[in-house]
Amino acid sequence: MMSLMSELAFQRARSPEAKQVREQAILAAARTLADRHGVRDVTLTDIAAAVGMHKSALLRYFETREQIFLALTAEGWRQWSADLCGDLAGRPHATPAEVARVIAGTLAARPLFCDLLAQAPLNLERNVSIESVRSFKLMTLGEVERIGGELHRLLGLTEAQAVDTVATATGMAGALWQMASPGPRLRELYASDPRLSHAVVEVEPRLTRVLTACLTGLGVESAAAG
Amino acid sequence: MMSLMSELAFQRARSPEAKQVREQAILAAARTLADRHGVRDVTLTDIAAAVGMHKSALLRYFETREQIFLALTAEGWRQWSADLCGDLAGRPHATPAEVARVIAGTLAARPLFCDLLAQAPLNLERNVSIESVRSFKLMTLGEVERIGGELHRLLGLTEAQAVDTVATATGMAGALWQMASPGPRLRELYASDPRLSHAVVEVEPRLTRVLTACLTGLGVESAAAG
DNA sequence: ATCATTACGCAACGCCAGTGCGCTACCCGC
DNA sequence: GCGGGTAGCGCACTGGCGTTGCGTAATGAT
Repeated sequence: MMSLMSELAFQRARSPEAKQVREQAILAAARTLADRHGVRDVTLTDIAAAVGMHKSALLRYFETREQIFLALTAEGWRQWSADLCGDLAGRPHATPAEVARVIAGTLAARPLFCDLLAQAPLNLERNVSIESVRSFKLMTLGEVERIGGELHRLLGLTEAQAVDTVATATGMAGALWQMASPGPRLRELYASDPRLSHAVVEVEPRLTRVLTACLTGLGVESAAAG
Repeated sequence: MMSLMSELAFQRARSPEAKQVREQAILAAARTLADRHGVRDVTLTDIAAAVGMHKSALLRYFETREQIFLALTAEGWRQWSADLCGDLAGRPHATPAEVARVIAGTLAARPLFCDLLAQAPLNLERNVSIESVRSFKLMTLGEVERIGGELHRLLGLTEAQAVDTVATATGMAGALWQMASPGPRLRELYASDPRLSHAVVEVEPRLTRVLTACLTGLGVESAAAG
């Protein structure tokens, strides 16, 4: 593969700006590879080859392999949250079903983020310094609050209900994506055995249905309580 | 650790019965260790030491490490399904909220199963022969249908709604359990930073709330359609 | 008691994430 | 320009993982 370094004006990053360029190059390489092969199957050596550096050099920018992907997860949260809140802000009188559709749509449009959502608590947070986990969790909570605010404004959900909804959305998105992207090997299996046709999962429609039912149900609760 | 072999009448399993004893011993050891340390952190060497065999000997009974845990997952599905259906059968006129409570309760009572549910599509199914995946998937679909039948009988859900509900229950159980069992390291972090108190997740109440909302919402849909 | 079978332990392999060290590209002062 | 100290980087290595091939000895049949 053509080294990305050839386009750069330096071979060694000494200034803070150059270091940031490197850091972004690493994240970009990891993003591309993970998008193509799945987070699980991308090794440090793969990323290093893609950036045109040795893997040991990557670990001067990120403490472990997992921290690279945790950084991508954080980025994904910020982008998804911004996108979702922007979309919801443009629909002042959205119904529960409409909100569910928007949440499911914005998540399903981000397969890598769904992959990362499934990986984060299971694989990523467990091999990263406590400080990294702390800042990641705080960022996450902030975005959840932000989305929760929109859900409160639009549907009148309580804070607890909004948190439950976001947890359901992200948890199910991760779980469904893992089931829905079984790789070519399992796709072939599903195609070969008609009994397994029911095992094929489409993320967006199922997520939409689940969230619609969930938000509708929460609306019923609120009505009964209020 | 005291070898389990010392209690056995043989050192090498030659008869089919003896082989089955070995296989069960391996599964029992893996179950105990995974219950204690989490599936992720149990290695082949750990299991081998617990059964009193060399790790290479385990692979004569299971094709890979992952297949051991996939077998435990299958076992977990059968037990959970039987338990859940038995419980639901004893409540002929259950409300959606009551059904949600039973589903969440039976899942939360099986932390290892929740762990395995999260691991299965992500880590287990990807390192096992296609044939093993096929039989695992078929078993799973059978249990889902069985549970779906109960949900149809009790709440009048359609087959698709029932499948969505089971997927939601198992998907969320896995996701929530991963967030809820962060190990001593993260527990300490949560305790140390008051801003992170919201990050603490309790599986059963949250799963109950989500499923209640979901089932209530589905009921509303059915009423609107019927 | 002996033999054929085969379950097992041992040692090795390839791959992974992560580390210690020496080299040299780089920036700065002259 | 030019030399020197700083520090970013590649190289080579470690340890641990899952997995494999082989020699050996436990075992059931004769």
